[in-house]
Amino acid sequence: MARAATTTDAFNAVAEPRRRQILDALVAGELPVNDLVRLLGLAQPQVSKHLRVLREVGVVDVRDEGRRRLYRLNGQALKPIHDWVKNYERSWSVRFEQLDIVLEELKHLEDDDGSDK
Amino acid sequence: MARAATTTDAFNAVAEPRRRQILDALVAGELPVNDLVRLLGLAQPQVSKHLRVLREVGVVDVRDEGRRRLYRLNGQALKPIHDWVKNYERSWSVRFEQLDIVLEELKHLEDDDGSDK
DNA sequence: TTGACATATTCCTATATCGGTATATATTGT
DNA sequence: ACAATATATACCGATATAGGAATATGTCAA
Repeated sequence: MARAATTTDAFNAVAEPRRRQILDALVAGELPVNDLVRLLGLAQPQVSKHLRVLREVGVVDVRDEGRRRLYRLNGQALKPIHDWVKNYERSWSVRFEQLDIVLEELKHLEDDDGSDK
Repeated sequence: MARAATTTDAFNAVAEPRRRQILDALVAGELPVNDLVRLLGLAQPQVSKHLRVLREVGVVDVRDEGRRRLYRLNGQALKPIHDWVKNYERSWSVRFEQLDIVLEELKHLEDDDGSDK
């Protein structure tokens, strides 16, 4: 078996830095392909291919407007990533560190108070 | 050029679901390889190989203890993922939706109040 | 030393990728 | 109908993968 297809997941789709760049560019609003080509400095076919991957995992939507195709962000598709990585926030967030301290204190209080009378 | 190596990034390393499972298992605390083998139901060599990838991107650390090797989570290495995906939270979070509403209201107030004079 | 146990590495194969280039499709204006 | 513009697709090549199986390395205990 080879590596999972990039179109399997938002996780896989977003592992490619160019595709993250595309999403970052679309945060401001919808854009036609050519604008993305200029913004990223890539060849047009590569941009179209990246957009296809992003479309297949549902992280962007398209809308036809004449001969242009306007791509729009659909951030919802990134929620699974956020939900997963959120559980590790404890490792770096000051907020969570302090929560841990409080929990530790509560634990000590429990220990001191012999629960069995 | 082929796809970027899995060891390029935390993004790439974590695109593989088994590796996310491994990290999830390590949240509770450090574990030897064999425990992970049992927890994931994978063959031992595959687990060792996944662990190597995770080690190379710095998301786990190892410690030798006799003939066993204890793997420990290093969630800090996941912060870049969190930081990136955080910017899209607006798309699904109620908190941000309400923030948007407030900002919208402020904008209307500005418009009504002829700023000139 | 020998054997059991724990883990890492090597070799194999099939597959999906990314970039580049060329070409196809569709729309607009003249 | 034709040229120009915008976008998508097809084809090619090199490469890194994931799983499987076999094997190597390292440690403990008797």
